[in-house]
Amino acid sequence: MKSGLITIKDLARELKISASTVSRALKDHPDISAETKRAVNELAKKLNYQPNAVALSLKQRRSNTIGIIIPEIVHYFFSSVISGIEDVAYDAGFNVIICQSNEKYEREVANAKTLLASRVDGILVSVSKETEDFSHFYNLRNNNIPLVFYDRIVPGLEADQVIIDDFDAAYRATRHLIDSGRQHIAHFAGPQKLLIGKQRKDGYIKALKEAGLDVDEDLIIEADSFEKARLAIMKLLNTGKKFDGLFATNDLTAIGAMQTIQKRGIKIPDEIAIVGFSDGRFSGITDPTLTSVDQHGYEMGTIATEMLLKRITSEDDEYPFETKVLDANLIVRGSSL
Amino acid sequence: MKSGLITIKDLARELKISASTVSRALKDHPDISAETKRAVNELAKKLNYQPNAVALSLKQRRSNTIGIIIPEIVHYFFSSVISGIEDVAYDAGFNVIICQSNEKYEREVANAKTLLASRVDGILVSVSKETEDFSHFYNLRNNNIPLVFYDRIVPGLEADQVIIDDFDAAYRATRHLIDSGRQHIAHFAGPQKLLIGKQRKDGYIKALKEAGLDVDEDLIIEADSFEKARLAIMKLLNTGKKFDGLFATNDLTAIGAMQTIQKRGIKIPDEIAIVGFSDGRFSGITDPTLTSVDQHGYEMGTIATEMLLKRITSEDDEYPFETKVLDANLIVRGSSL
DNA sequence: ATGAAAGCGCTAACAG
DNA sequence: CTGTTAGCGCTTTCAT
Repeated sequence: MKSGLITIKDLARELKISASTVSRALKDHPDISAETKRAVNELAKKLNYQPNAVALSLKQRRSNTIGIIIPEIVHYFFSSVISGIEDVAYDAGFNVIICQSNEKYEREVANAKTLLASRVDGILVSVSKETEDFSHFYNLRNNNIPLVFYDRIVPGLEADQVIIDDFDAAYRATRHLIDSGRQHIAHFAGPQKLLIGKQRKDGYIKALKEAGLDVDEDLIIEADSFEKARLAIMKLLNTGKKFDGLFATNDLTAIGAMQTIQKRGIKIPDEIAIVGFSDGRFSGITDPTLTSVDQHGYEMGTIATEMLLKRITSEDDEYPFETKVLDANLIVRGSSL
Repeated sequence: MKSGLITIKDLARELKISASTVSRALKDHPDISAETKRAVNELAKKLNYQPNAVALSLKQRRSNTIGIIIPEIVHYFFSSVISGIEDVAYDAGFNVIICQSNEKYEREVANAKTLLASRVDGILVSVSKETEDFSHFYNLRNNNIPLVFYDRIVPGLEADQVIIDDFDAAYRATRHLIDSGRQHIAHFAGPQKLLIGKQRKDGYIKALKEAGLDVDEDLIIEADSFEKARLAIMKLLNTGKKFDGLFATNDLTAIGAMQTIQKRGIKIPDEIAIVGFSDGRFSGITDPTLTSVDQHGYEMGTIATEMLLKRITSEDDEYPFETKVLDANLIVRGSSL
């Protein structure tokens, strides 16, 4: 037997009244007599009646559900975003359907289709790395599904979006090293074809120039993983080139460099200060603890969801798109004191 | 205007045929002529028709959606579980609605209610730390919602469940230290009122006893966080008590101990070997890398989902409940070589 | 080979 | 104050 769940009809039959009366009584409609309300609510409680959200969705053409398209849940940043989304959605009485693209274009297209079929009221999207054709997003928009992009946006697609100011964060991180007296600051950069890689490097360069420091190409090295950092720092140290600071494009890179530096007997932060860019919960458990940029994933999730809910519940369909840029602020820890 | 999405009726009107014919054509029913099928499919594609899953759910009394109740998404273990769930569900054509309890009883009860209202076809549950009253789960069961518990189960409630053999994992971890020649092995334990804390300690004790080693109460210390570990290990070292191995109830504890030990100039693993219990992605980035138990979150998610889908799709309602116990195997790294 | 009608559970005019 | 009716989008007998 499928789902022996109680329906409004069951209550109606039992009480020998009509389904509509039951419906009204349940939502405390002013027309209904106190006596009837009491009886209905009592029986509903007794039989543990649960309204059928599916029927409601069909009726109202409104599912009170939002969809999320997310590259990979297991990354700390993304799971924090989800957490933020969940909390806001929950408070507003919305459900959340999560679809992972696993960074695959095909899967992302399927996700969009699924969410459309589920008639979600709106979708939060962070675009997969692989995606170059964006027609599935245009398709959603053509179907009047409100869309908010977070973190990874679609270039050229006007939409609500919330992103982090990577450029400014990198600028401030580098600036922090300069302010604390470092003059020769290296940068371990991400791939320059990726926006975040480029922006972080540009922020670094801006800070140097502004302070009147040379931009030394020998100190800018493309390395964006734990392993690559170990090799790169080794090579750099072997050149004999002097440097007293390092800004790494992410925490794992910073940590890989830090360990290797320490193995050489070089003191951190005394001889070399290090700053990372947060992508996990690593910064607190290194020795020394790692100064790093906080990406505010949770906050990004809450803000994106608020924007989406506003879009969903707004009467006026056509107010202009918003772009929110979050500050990613620097958390100073032991590695740069 | 809400949702200008194309319906079957729209197609029918356009083609001057009935909705039922369209419906049948779309699912390639043998009764329908090739010509009609072609016309219908062509128009459907042209207008970008997407079947309304909500209407389907109502009709079939089957939502093709499963619910997840999870304590906190941001923990690496739980996000890996979700990832496993998502992948299996996706392949089977099921959607996933995620509800976080945030370790709160009240919220967990609300989650159960929400999922019931959404008419999910089944629910995967990991119980919140706070929960002591389990009636909301009995309620789900009374409503014939298939339930599978993963990782954190309800004592005494017979149900499908998949858990990790913490006892055996701890036994093997300790055994590994013994096999590599350590004779005086300390244990940093979790709270003994929590099942996992107790099981891990018991496994440790079993290994010692089996090897004919003394169980030295002075070497068993309740400490289950990074900070507590630092304090506890300091104290332990100060007593002058000799030990050459440490099994910690989780990775952060192991890492806190490791750092403090190293600061004293004691070599790891030469003088003291360390084994942790995985709860993050930390083990690869410490120096030395940390030997740890892998909890297989992803696998737990896939298995739990398979069990649930089997329950949902099974004709025969009443086959006995299953309990799957996953091996949590030891990954040997630098800290115990 | 196709259509008409009923119904999944609920709500909201409209009618008394 | 309550009941009747229609309809949300779809499937599925039952006719034809």
